[in-house]
Amino acid sequence: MAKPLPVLEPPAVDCCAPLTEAPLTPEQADVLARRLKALADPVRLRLVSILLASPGQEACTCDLVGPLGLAQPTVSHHLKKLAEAGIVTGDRRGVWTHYRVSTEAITALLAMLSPLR
Amino acid sequence: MAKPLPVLEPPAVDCCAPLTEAPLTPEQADVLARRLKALADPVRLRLVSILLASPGQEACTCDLVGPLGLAQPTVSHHLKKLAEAGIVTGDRRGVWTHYRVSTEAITALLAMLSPLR
DNA sequence: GTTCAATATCGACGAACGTCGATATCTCCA
DNA sequence: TGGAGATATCGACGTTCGTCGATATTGAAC
Repeated sequence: MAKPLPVLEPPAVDCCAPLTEAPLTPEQADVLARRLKALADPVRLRLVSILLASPGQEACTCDLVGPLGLAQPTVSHHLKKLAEAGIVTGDRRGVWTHYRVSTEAITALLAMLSPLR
Repeated sequence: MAKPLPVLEPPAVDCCAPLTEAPLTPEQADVLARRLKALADPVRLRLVSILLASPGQEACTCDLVGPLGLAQPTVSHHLKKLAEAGIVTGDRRGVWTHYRVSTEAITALLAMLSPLR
C-alpha cells in the first residue's frame, strides 16, 4: 500500500487550468500519471468493463476470476491497484467483497485529460 | 520499434460499442491499454502539455530538453513512445525535428474512455 | 568532401510491474 | 469450537520500463 492517492475526490491537481497555455508542473504530471497508470493495463480495463456490464454494475472477486482467466491473487492485486487510484470501490458484505466502478473518478480523469485535446 | 500501432486513425477498437453492456475483449483492452500507457508517464504528460503551450503548438527536441531537465536521449526516447502511439507527430525540417500533438489522437482516446463513465 | 550541430539508436543498469503458488485473514454456519 | 469458503497478503520469478553515456546518423554550410 505505497500510494494512497486521495480516494475519489477530484485529485489535488488543478484540473481545469488552461493546460494549453501553461505546462503541467512535475507534481501535477505525477498525480495524473499515477491515475492513468492504474487504468493503462489490459486486465484492469477489462475489470472495469466487466464491472460496468455486470447486473447492478457490481461483482465480487469470485465472479471476476473466471472471465479473466487469471489466478485469484492476481485479480485481487489488480483490484487493489484500481482501488488505490480511486477507480473502483469495494465493500465487504459477508464473505464477499463487492466491487463497483467510481464513475466520479472516471469523470474526473476525463476532465483532467480533455484540456489536452 | 516493436509495436507500430496504427498511426492516429481511431484505433482498431470498436470504440463506441456500449461498453456498459458488453465487456471489452482482451484484444480491445490491449489496444486501449497500449495507448493509455503511452500517456501514463509524468515526463510524457509534461511533454504533451509543453508542446501545447509552445508558440504554434510545436517545438523541436532541443527546446524540450531544458524544461524537462533530462538528458537528450531520454527525451528522444519519450518522443518516440508518444509518436508510436500516434499522440504526437514529428517532421524533420532541416536539422530540427518539430513535434506537435495530434489532437485527433487525444480526442479518439477520450472517446474510447468516455463510455466507462 | 569536411565539419559541426541536432537528433536518433544502442547497450547497460536499477527500479517497477504482472504473475503465480503458498499462506494468512476473515466470515459464516454447524 | 471448529471447519469451510472467499479474499487478501507474501515471496519469488521473469519482463518491461526509465534513465543515461557513448555512438551513429542526418542535414546544412562552408
